[in-house]
Amino acid sequence: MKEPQEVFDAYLAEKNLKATPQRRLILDTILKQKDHLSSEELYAKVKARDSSIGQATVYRTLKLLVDADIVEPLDFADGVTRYEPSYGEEHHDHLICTVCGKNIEILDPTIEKRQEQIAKEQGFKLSSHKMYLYGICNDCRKGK
Amino acid sequence: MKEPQEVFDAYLAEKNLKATPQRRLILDTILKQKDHLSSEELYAKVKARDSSIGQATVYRTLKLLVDADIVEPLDFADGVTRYEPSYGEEHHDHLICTVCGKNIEILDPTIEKRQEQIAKEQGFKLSSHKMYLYGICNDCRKGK
DNA sequence: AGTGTCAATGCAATTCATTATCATTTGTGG
DNA sequence: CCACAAATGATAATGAATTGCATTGACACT
Ligand SMILES: [Mn+2]
Ligand SMILES: [Mn+2]
Ligand SMILES: [Zn+2]
Ligand SMILES: [Zn+2]
Repeated sequence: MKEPQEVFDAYLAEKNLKATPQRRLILDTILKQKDHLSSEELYAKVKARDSSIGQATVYRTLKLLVDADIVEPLDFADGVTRYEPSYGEEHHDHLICTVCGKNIEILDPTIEKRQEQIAKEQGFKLSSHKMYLYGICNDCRKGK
Repeated sequence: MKEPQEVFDAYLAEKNLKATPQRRLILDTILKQKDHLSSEELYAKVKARDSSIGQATVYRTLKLLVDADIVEPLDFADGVTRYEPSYGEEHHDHLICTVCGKNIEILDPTIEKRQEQIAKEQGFKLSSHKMYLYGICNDCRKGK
């Protein structure tokens, strides 16, 4: 499998866009990240490595990375869009604790199959889906 | 089953809030609606019936109605929150055409059951979920 | 090295949905 | 009817995300 950076380069080349140090740095930064970062949080990490980079470039690059299928936007219902690397990763959905924010990655083949089936039954060509399960985790439930 | 207006009145009374003509009118307007309206769209309909009502009151009332479990917020990924009456309605999710915006209500017992199960396996008390299937409808696919 | 061409950048300003502020009005229990 | 907390409408403010713009950079051809 190709490295994400290679995939990004190929994507940029194909779109007649340029591979810049900013774009490389932003991708590298998000790849090194375990958590699901917001644009703002990512910007802080990026800035720590190169303080000359602007917030807008982070937004612009994230959009490119999403379009290139290298990262995926997430909606944890906390008011900001979060992102996670998706290239080479298996698709998954999320189970989120609405108290502490903890989130668990889930993947259920039964559900995934039914989603495809439902779309087909309705004459739709399914292109994507979002599924978020919200609840309260064990720790938060029994207190603190 | 109680009427939604009764339920709203009871909710307001219980919270020491007031039943005002604006609130009643806003609820009545959204109940008469087939579509999934945004706050802005609802505001237009409300204003047609009473032009003195302000936009902020619509936002405030929608929040109350959501909290009272009478309407439900939706995310069709078009930049605005949409709402639909949910009191007395069976829960359902949505399949949305990303081209024309058409949406179909879906309910799959298998999926719903698995969601509960997954949460339980992870020690979560499930409180809600969001599931949106995005695709392109038959008309938009062959149409044009 | 010089030049032409565009895309990319950082910054600041802007957009747009949603919230907050506040002076005034209104619903409701007593 | 009264008192008074809550609600309202107008308006300003917020905050994430986008955009305009002057400048910079990368690359190609000379
Ligand atoms: Mn994840
Ligand atoms: Mn619906
Ligand atoms: Zn928790
Ligand atoms: Zn369509």
